[in-house]
Amino acid sequence: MGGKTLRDSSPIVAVFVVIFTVVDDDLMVLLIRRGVEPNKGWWAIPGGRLGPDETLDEAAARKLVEETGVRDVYLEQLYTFGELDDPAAGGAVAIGYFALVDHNSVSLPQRDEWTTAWFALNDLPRLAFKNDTVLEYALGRLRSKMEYTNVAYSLLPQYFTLSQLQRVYESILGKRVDKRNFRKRMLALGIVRPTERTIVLGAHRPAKLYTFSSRQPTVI
Amino acid sequence: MGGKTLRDSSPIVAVFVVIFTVVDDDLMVLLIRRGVEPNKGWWAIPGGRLGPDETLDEAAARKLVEETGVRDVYLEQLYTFGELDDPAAGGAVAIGYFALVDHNSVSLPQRDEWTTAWFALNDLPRLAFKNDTVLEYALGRLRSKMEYTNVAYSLLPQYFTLSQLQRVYESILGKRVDKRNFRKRMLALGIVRPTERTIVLGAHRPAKLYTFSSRQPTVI
DNA sequence: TCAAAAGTGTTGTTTATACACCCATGT
DNA sequence: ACATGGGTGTATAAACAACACTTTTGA
Repeated sequence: MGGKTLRDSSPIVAVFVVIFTVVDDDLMVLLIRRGVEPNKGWWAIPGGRLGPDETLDEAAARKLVEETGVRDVYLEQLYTFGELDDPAAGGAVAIGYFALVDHNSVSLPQRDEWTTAWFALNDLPRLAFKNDTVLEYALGRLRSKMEYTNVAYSLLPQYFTLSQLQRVYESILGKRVDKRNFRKRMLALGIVRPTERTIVLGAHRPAKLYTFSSRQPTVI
Repeated sequence: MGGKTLRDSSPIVAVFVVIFTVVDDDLMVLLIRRGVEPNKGWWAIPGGRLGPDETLDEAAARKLVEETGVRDVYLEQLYTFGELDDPAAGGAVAIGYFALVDHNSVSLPQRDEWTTAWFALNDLPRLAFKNDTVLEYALGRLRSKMEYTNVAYSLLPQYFTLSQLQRVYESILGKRVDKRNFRKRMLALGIVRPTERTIVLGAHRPAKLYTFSSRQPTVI
């Protein structure tokens, strides 16, 4: 944390946010189609320059709001990459975050040139720069967080069924889990709590609605 | 990862390295006594500017060599802090790493003004900036890594006794562990492997020497 | 012979896994 | 009445936690 002489070769500092959601049975990520060179027309993780009077967390939260309209969701610093932005920028440093959102509460911005869209992680378009690496990394982090925290709260509305919750876990972990063991565990660990409400979703028995015991990130 | 227009207000980018070791029964960290204002005379985590043609990992490894002479040890990116360097620097971004070294292989540099020294984590001097926060964070990360990886290899020489290994764990976790369960687990998980050698350390029964099955970071 | 660290097994508890059938609804 | 997702319990295996005495050495 030593020197403080300001030289003219300071690298550009960017902040980007990997925004995840789960729709039906698919883990999705929000991407932006680049409207300018380099890599024009390819898709990239949303991000931008760090503002002059912003903390990193503020910049990430701002980016998230700009792209989804959503605030107060799970948002965590992921990793800082030193070499993946366009080399033309001359040594950029990019601080990556990842966010978990309930897609129902998202409204995508309407713009020309820079369109945004959700993509399933197992059906990605051509990605700019080294964004595939970043997504891999983010997915790994998300998967392990699911195992020992309650961050799933940030992917679901206030009330949900245990089947919906299970689908969220299965989509992220990329594997099926046993229904009885899953429900037992969620309840035994106190992650969720039943409510009095029920919901009828199809020609089926009504499902009990649950809610998260805490909507703060918590280690189990 | 958007814009690329280079403005004159690019923040300073620094890289610092929290260097841990274990000596006897104490977890220690390497600190540098600041020779200049601000916070002159206080102690700080070693770090410096990111070089123009360096990756972040390279900068961290370079810092580590400069301060300890050691290379090829466990070195991992920790977190990126946006607000903790001196405010005079006008918006610095500091990418933190942490390293685990065997203190026997370290040679501290001889300098005037900027002296370096090891400090036990439970007996720290007055720290510059928000370095207490950073050490807290690094300690938390280290503790959890000890539980599910073999990174302890980087704190010990090639051959060591199980008691020495146990003391490393206890110093870091800050609690005593059961000797029989500890040995059982280390062997059952294949983290260490016995050798033919023994060592006599005092007026005691000779201890068998062990070695790590792998000296690459491995998740158990 | 004594002090001090090295070394070694068993038992109970908790946690995770495997697995199959009945229930309530709308069509 | 039937197709569909909702809902529930038990038995086994694996991981973890608690616990005490014998061995070997140098002084």
